[in-house]
Amino acid sequence: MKKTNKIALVDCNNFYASCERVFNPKLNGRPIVVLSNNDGVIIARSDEAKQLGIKMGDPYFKVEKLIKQNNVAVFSSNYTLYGDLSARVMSVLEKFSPEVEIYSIDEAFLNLTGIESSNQTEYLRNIRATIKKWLGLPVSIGLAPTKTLAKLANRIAKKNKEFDGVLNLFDYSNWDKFLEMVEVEDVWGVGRQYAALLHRNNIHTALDLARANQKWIKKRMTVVGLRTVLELNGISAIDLEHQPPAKKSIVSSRSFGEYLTKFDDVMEAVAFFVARASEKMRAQSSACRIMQVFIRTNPFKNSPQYYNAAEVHLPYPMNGTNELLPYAKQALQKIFRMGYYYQKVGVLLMDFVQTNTMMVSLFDPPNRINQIKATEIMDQINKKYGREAIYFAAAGMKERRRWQMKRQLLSQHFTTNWKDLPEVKA
DNA sequence: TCTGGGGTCCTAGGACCC
DNA sequence: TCTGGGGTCCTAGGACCC
Repeated sequence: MKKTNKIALVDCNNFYASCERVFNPKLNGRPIVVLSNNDGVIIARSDEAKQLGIKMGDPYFKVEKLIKQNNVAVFSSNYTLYGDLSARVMSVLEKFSPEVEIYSIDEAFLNLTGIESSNQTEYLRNIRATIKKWLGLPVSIGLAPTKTLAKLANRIAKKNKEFDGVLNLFDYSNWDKFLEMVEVEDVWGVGRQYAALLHRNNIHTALDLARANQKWIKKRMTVVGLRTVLELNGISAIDLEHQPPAKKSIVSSRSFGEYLTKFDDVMEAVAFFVARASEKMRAQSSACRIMQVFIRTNPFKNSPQYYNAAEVHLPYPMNGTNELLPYAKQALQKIFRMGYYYQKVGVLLMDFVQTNTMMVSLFDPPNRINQIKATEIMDQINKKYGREAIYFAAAGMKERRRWQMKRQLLSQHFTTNWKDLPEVKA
């Protein structure tokens, strides 16, 4: 007989806000918010900040008054810090299960099917206590036979104090009351559009969705929606991904700290994004056959609007920053128009091949091997000494990038600090 | 003044082939 | 001029996730 799967979802509560608090105990009890890049909108809130009515996605300037009145601690997002703490959380989780799917920076699915434990719920509480003790981060945990139900259980555990952060569905014989507690738009896999469709058709809770007509669901929400319904009924339709598959596309893009109007300034940013995206691509041993460059004005601004993208089909798969740069410039030349206030550009790399299967082409430039070696060395140095210990001059001098985003409220880099290192330019 | 960044999957429809 | 089945590949668009 096939064993019932036992899938846990572990989720860090208010992750970015909690990270800021870990190294600054004075913030205990004080409301905290974390801002998006460019200090634009709120992307994370502590419980206290939520209680003040500050919403996810609120523009900072709109809630600034409320923030000042209530002595809210405000931080620019510090992804170096969050990434580092995330890695530590994940390595703790790996002690509790041989099969961990890192689902996002603050969430992981654990396969606990084979774990021997007389009291499964105690096991979950132990996971929670360990992360709290070792890292100072609060987490919630849901355990269920499918990923979608584990998400749902996790949500209930987080929202309802009486569960103390842990809900094991297997402790209950009838789950209807739990499914009824969750609005359909809060089910994993149901977004804004589908939620509206479902409400129009009298499907309001997770329980309604679980009992919905499956033919109708498939017709209106494709097989993806059908999988959600199956999973709500305890039938596994979304597998745990043990080995994260290599990315099929990699994008690097950012809004500027100030609007740009000149080609050279924009090109500097493009060069930076080519460097960032290709570095990620090399880290997964890929090379791309297609590169896209896109550019746009600020759609919220009442000024002439422009959006365009250019795709370059490369003559052979590439992954070196230096070999991609000329093509990026060509692409930008195709779409750049004078007379606009540009707010954002980006670089998208796609159509990958694995570098170990890359063919050496007769048409490769003769010095290509040397270039590849130089790139490898650069990546190694940057990995060791921190991002941009070495970088291409085309991306502009670090200290005077006009496009660099604003991060005026950045916390210190508690876990990594490279600022005393000498700078080398490539 | 001020509105994030980085991804995936699925489907429909068109081009093209036999 | 109208009319077929069946297959593949590609792209754009729409939905979703954190």
